[in-house]
Amino acid sequence: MATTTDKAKYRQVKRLNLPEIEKEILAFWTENNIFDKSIEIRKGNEPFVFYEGPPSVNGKPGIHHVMGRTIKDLFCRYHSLKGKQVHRKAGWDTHGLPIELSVEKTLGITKEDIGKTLTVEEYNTKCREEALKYQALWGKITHQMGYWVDMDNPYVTFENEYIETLWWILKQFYDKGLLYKGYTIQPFSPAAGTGLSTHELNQPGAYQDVKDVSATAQFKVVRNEQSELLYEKVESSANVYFLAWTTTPWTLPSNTALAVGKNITYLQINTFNAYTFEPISVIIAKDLVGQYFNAENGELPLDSYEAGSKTVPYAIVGETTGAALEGCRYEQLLPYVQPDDGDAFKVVVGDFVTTESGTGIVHIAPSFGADDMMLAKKYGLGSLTLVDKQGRFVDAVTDFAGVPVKNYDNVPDKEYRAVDIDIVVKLKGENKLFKSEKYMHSYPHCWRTDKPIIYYPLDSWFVRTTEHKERMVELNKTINWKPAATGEGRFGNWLENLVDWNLSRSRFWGTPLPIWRTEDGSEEICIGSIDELAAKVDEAVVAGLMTDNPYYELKDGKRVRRADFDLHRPYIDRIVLVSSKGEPMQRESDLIDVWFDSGAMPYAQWHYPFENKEKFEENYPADFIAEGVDQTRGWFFTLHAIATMLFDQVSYKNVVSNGLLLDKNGVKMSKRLGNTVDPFEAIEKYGADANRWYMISNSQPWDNLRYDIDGVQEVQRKFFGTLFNTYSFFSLYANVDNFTYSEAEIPMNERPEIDQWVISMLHSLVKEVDGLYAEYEPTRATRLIQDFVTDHLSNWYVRLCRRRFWKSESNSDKLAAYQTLYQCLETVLQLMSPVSPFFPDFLYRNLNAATQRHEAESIHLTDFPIADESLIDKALEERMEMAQTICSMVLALRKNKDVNVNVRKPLQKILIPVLEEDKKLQLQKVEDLILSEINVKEVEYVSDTSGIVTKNIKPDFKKLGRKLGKKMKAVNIALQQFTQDDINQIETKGEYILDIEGEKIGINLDEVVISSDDIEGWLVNSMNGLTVALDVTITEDLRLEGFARELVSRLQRLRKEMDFELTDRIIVTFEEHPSLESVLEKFNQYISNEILADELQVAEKLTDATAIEVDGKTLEVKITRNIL
RNA sequence: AGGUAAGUAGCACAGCUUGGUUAGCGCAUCGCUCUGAUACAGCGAAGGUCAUUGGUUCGAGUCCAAUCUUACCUACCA
Repeated sequence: MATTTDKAKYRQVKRLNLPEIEKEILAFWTENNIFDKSIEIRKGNEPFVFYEGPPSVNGKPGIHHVMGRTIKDLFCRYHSLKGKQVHRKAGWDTHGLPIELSVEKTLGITKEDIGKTLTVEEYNTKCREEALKYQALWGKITHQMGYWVDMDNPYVTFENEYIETLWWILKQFYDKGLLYKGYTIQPFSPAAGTGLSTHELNQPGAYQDVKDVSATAQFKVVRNEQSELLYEKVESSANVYFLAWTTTPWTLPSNTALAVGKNITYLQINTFNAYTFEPISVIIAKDLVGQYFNAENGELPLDSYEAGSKTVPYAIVGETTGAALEGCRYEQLLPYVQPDDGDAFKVVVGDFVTTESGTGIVHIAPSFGADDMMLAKKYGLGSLTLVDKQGRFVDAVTDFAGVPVKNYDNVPDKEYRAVDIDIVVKLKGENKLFKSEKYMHSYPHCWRTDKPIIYYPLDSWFVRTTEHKERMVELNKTINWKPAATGEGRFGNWLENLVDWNLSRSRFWGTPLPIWRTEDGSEEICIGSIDELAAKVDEAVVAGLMTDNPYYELKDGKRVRRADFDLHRPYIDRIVLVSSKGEPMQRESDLIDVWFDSGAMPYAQWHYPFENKEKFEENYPADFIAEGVDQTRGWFFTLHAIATMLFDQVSYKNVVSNGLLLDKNGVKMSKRLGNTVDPFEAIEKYGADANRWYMISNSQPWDNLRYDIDGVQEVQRKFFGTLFNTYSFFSLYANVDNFTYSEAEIPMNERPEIDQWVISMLHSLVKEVDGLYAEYEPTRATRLIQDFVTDHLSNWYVRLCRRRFWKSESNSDKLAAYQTLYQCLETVLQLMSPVSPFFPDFLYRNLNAATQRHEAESIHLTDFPIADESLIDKALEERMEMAQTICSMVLALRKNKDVNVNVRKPLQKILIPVLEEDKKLQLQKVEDLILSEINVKEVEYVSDTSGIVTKNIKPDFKKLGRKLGKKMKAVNIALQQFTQDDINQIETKGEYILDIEGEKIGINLDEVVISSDDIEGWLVNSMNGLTVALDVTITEDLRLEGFARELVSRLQRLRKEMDFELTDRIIVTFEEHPSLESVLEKFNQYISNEILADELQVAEKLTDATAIEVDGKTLEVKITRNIL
């Protein structure tokens, strides 16, 4: 692709092909170990610690991974340029359910088959393969996208060393009493005898519509001080009851509490029980009264009731809130057994209580509902588990002992009588049932047995995170979250409501829980290292519980530790240890949550504390981590929790939580919808650089990004294309002029104004970009860089300075132009290199090859530019902005349909009204630039006294509004009616007294904004507080000059068409034409200079001539190369 | 259901912290122009009830409240 001529110092490339360039740069990086060098050269410097959140590589990488990794990469590269040493250790997450599921899918088996049709060993082997299935593909995308991370020495979560660190941490927790065995309420299938995962519940068909008997039970309020108010409203014979509704009456014997909504309004209603006809008084949510009572019956007097009548009168006698009911006691509904693990039979407040259905009072059975359990923990409520694992009532429930709570005995549907019905009948008889009816609802079923599941308390191991909750909240406040809202809100709020971390997972492929127990649970041991385990096994061998120790082997007659053991199941389950009493201890069969694996990576990646103690200490805590916002409660939490509990400190100081990548319509990408984007294709098409730049510049990392490949193309065309053109322009002329930056630096104050301006802009840019990267605000940084490159550098500086480069004589002005442009290019490349690392390195290397200004062979080995404040001149930047505005306006005026004079035609004059002397001085400094850009001969500044300017006055709302308040409107109207005289008056006197409805109000000059909107008889334009008028009269002189310029333009085009070299001298011969005479006479020198002609001849008649059209006239012309 | 964020032109975004009267930029569309830097640029046109409703205020895209929609996380319902 490269077309390099022998003489050229700067490499020139005809067309921009980013993917090609990236391949070349990748090869260069690999051959020269640039990544390694970028770390080596910072040796001994302050480290910048980065943790790589391990991706699971059992799936193919997607385009969103490119997004996440670009964010990680760019800050690491930035800090590396800033002189820090930035190690980046890759890691792979290799445990967990997704891997097990894909193995099951590949082998066509289910969890049930493990250990039956397939040995656990085979299964284990399969998982090990599956876990790293796409590792190579991940390596490839990492490489191609330019993500620098050390993949030669990654941490892998299934390795023994990694697991050993996890065990060490668990043991620390165990010793601190942070690990305990409890239970959680989980979906459980009594028919299959197993717990189900959420994933299994989400299987299609799991939820089925079934008809169950629902009951609204009466819970009798205990009469005491708190409830006295309720009892005052009823007759002595009646009792007060809470009404609670349930679709699972079988849980009623296990009831231990009732929950109300704090802000829900409840009514007390006197009425009669429809089954026993006894007078009762019930409590129910106001919004639900209509569900239970017919409004008409509320009109009836209570004493009109006849026992057995369908018409039950009622009367509302009181109103209260849930908050007031909290703490009320009630009598146990079905007193078979009393709980012994806490308080019971009282009213508590639950946030989940609504008035959508039921009674607004929820029956709580902690053993059979997750919400119930949480509430029980919160209030220290006792619990009752009166159903066994077969789904049958225990013997203590005398009436129903042994009866299954659902149809687990395979009774034909028609004959099946649910125990719920019997419970309802019993309640009816005891005046404890208010209402019962059949209820259709969606209920989860076991996908294997098709039987209803129940929620049931199952053994689990927990980490007592709640004990360190306050500290976690506190430490979290020291972490810099991007965006802040995620840290304070999403994460912070969640920490506030933290519950203990359920570590247990009943699966096969994961880190085994290193706890062994005797059968009766009287003794248990937590193992913290492989050494410890091996030693314990020796004891077990001695005790005769194990035949040999699998962690040792005999080598050359010596007993040595084996290297090839595996800490996973099933091998670990074969280890039996011995208790102090000589009893066998079996391992608790659970695995631990995979999030514990990744949350422990700061320690486990170094096999701490068994190895690398120093390395760990140098690399802890992290300065920076980044992952998707969906990891907030995943990795971000586990890192934080483990660090707080282990070392009482944070494990990361800055965290960027990035948003998701959606397709261009804002829909989440999924294989099912077929709207995924293949990252390899995207990179192949437009390059990693364009993709990376697009992702970072298009939206803030934490906002969701709608990925649109057309947007990538736009970035490539607009930003990279412009930068490429700028470089091409520079290299083209620098090669011609042999500019290699070998001359002495021209002092800034000796360079032209425009050079000083662009350098000032450059240093302002460096300052801002540096700050933004440091604050983890990459999007704003990239937008600034892009604006600088396209608007300021290319479309202003280079465009205005073109002639300085291509004029033939060499002088300090030309040199200044080269040096200035070179500095801009070089600096901008450095600024953008963290985000898009390839193309800047390519250009940097091309530039540096010619100038050898830097020793660094890659831009990634250079130091980040430092902003030189002394070169920043805000006044200069401002006046250049004014110049740009004026040019814009004049170009628009030239375009005016009444005039339509193109820029090549010179015009005589522009008029700029300026009221302040200061502004005039500013404008005068950029006058030449303006005039040459818009091709106008002179500028005249007019002050207010000229009398040709029409002025406009407007209040400065910010100032006057504060001062006047309500009178603002009237003053505004008055100002609108100001005459030119009034405006002149306020301008000369500095103030004006208004008369608003008889009130005198003084207005100062600085409280109004006066603008010049019109100039009589001129073409006028206004923008940004500037006004410009254009004189469009074309004199003969102007016409001639315009003609000359048109002529030059046509001849230049001709040169190009004839493929002349830039430096070729030519001879031009015209055929005689009346319009040529005066032009050639007057502008001979000018034309010759412009087109590098040694001679302009006129001949009577030309053959082989080319016809060109200039200002509507056809001229015959011939160009020949002048070979001297 | 709860938590968190977002909603501004056909599309993608800025402006909101600190309220100020003509709401910007880019792309796309249409018209014109320039170019010895031909994957570039310039000028113009068209395109907006700033999600909706209400409030505070002399003045609201910006502050407050409610509602609707979207996304993520958590939970799963008597």
